Amino acid sequence: MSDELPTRLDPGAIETPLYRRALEEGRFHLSAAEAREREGDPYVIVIPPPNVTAVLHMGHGLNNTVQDVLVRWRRMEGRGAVWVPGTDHAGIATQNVVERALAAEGGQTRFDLGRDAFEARIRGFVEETGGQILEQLKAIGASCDWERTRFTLDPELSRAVREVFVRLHEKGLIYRGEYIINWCPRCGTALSNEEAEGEETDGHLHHLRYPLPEASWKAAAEAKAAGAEALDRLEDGRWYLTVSTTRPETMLGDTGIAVHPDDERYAPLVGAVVELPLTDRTIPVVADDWVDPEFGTGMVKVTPAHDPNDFEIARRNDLELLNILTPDARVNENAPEAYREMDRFEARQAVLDSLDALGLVEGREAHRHTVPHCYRCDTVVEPRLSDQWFVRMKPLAEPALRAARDGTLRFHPDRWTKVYTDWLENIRDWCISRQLWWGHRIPVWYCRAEGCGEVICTREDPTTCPTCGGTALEQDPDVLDTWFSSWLWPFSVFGWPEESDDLDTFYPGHTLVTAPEILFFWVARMVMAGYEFQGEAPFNDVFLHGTVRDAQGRKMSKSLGNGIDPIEVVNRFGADALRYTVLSMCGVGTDIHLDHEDLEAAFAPGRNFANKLWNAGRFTLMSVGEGPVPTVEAVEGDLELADRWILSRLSDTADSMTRELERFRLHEVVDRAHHFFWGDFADWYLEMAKVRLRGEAGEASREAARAVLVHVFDGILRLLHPLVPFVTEHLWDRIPWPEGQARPERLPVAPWPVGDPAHRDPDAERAVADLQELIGAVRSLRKEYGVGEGAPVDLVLTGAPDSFRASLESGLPLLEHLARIRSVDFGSPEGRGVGATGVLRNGTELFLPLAGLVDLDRERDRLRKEIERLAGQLVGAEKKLANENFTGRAPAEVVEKEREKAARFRDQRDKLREKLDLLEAE
RNA sequence: GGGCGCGUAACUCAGUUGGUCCAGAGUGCCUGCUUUACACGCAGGAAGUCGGGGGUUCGAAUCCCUCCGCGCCCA
Repeated sequence: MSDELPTRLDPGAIETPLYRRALEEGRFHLSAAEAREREGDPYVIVIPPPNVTAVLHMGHGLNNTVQDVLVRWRRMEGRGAVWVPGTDHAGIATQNVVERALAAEGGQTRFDLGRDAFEARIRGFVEETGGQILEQLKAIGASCDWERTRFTLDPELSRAVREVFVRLHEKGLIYRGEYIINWCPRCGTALSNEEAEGEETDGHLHHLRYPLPEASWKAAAEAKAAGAEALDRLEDGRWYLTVSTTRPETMLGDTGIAVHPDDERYAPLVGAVVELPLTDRTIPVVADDWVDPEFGTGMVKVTPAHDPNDFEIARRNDLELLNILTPDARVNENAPEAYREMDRFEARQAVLDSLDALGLVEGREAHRHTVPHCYRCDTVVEPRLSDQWFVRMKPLAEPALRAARDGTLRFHPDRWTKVYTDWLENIRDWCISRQLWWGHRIPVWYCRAEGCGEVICTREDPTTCPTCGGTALEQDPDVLDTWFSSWLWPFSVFGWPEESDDLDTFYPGHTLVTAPEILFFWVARMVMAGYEFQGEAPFNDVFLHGTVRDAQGRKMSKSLGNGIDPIEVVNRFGADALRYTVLSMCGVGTDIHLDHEDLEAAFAPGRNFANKLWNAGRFTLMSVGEGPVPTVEAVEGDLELADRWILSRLSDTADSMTRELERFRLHEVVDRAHHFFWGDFADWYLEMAKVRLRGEAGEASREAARAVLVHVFDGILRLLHPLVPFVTEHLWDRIPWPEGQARPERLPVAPWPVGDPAHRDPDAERAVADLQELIGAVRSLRKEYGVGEGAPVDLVLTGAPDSFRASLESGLPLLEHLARIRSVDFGSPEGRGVGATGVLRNGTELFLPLAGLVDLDRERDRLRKEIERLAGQLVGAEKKLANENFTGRAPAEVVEKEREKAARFRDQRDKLREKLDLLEAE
């Protein structure tokens, strides 16, 4: 049977057919009815829907591997596990891609095409490339319920969006108004606060002089006398005041100057007017609490249409709002002609030049500040006064906050809880309208009938105005923020607002797996929507994993060219290798570093592991052979030390892996699996079983080994299946099954192992540890003295505890196999000539007669070092024990352990010293 | 300006409520080995002042303070 398995795992040959078979058999799909039949709650994960335009990158690789591990594990636990896949229409990003394509083709813009044609064009593009990433997810083994694949622009999901908009509008939680919003001049749309990313930038703080008209001179003189340093006189005698700004071009839109009301320096000036240079306007000086008297001159220019704070000042003080920029950030007709049509950065320089020529530039200084950039195209965002739609967030945030505080919602790692609650506590209204053509159209119509002006927001498209009966209705041209559909994802995918079986069964879900970057964008908003529309949080656990970076710690990106294509990794090393590698690095809250220049090295851990598993499987299959295999219960009486030990270890591993999975400690899960499979099973159990499997230890021993081997390897495959689904399933299909035991249909639905208390065997674990120590000591001494690999040695053991002696006597062939020990003599080393010596932790003295190989000087030296080491440890332990504070205050068991340690060190040291004394007498 | 995270072996990282998983894993390195599962392997080994300093404690990589160096988030 094993003949068909080559010595090296060829992932390409096994992965695709296995995945196809699972799909054909519908292993990943579950109907609501089926899910309810399962014991316990269903287990639901909704995928963070990737962009339709996206292709798989390592971040997705990590994110979806994690989700798959969780969902496969829960599926094996017998829960009705459903993982809903799908994609997001990604308004700005997708529109950008298609606009760029249009431009490249023939220099056309979307306006040349017109709205309908442009939208059709995007649909075509999305149909072609959209969902490509979902296909790629199959390559890494994602066990999504593909029959439930959703797209945020699907009719059902669009209906959910519309229902939500109308409901919130009816509730007064959605409103329209003119506010300062973040405007991307390149994308030509408003952005939410979250979409404008601050970037630290080296800029300048320019100090500008605004002259005062003569009528204000008296006030200026008074202010100067009161200590106002920002006031002075120009060469021609005019008074001026100084204001500072990082964006000089905005002065064209200034409509006031503000000082703090309690700032006595400027009190005389409040109410005075100032000449705004380059324009023929005068602007007033007002007093406002917002101004920080300590910052700069304590006097600020107010540009209400281009700065959020200035906007508020203007509202409080009745200042004019003057917008001086076009949507693409050029100076508009509200500014003096000389600057019109100029780009904002050109205008910045032009304004500075003009002011300088007038002697109105006092100077500038280097200034590091945060400049907002568009998260999609990185263009500098312009704060802009604009009419937009907003969601009133405060009421929605309340239950979402409560959920985190009362533990309904748990973050892993926990520190994100605070980030989440801080954001919600300081929540600001959400600007949801976007001046795009790709997305959910705002369901609002304006009646254009003379004198009516009705605003209609309804579930069904209106044809006539309910107020005036007119038909001149015009729909709001804007679309909604993409996140306005994503925040409904946990229930819109199940058909909300329709009250369906699916919704009943699968909402709320359980775990959300994502990166911290979208904690605000998406996670927090989903929680809010969950409470608002379903009355419950959409999930309880939020697992936030790190970011995938390159070897230098840089984020992987297309522009840097430092990305890794997961498909290439799968093709070269297999999905299992990819999965294992990223999981093994998935420490709590740590980023993952992968060297894009050396994929071979980067994915070696996973490839090596999968291959090791493969070969352990080959060996197991080969050794067990074709004959019927008994159950472990059937060979109970013939179990040997090694069997009891590995069964005990399996039990322990199953429980600890489950524990770590529950805590989302994935690297620990991998670590336990690795330690057990490679360290215990492959390195020791298989080696210990070889002699028996060959039949050299008798038939009963062989049968016991076969039974245990099959049982344990089955357990290993189950435990490892969520991590490396392909190689495990391929092998599992081939392992023989114990007689009379029902075989699960398939590995993905085989029950998850639970530790068997009856298999726990501390005595066996201790005994094997002793054995391993003995073998290690012998191997080490052999190496030390250059005993050839194949050369047999004799071993003399003195003072072995009875139980240890018993296990050795029954395991002689084992010692022969593992350390080439030809014979064991439980006598005394006396008269055996020259040899190497050692003492085990359990006090057993070992002696290897190695006449001709052992150099006595070297042996003495070695013993001295060893004695020194033990003596050092002994001193440490004795010091502790001599300390009354320690013996008095430390827990009794800790003190007892210390006593045992000291006794052991003393015993080992004394025995070695004796040996050394003998040698020194030679 | 506020908040958070990280500095442990050459590299990437583990170290759960302070006391044998106080020093670990993988990779890399050194020495052997075609031991009929695996050289993507086996065996043996070298390698760390747990960022610096101070403190709490009988006892600190683990708790507190401080300094240094990185990174992130929010204003």
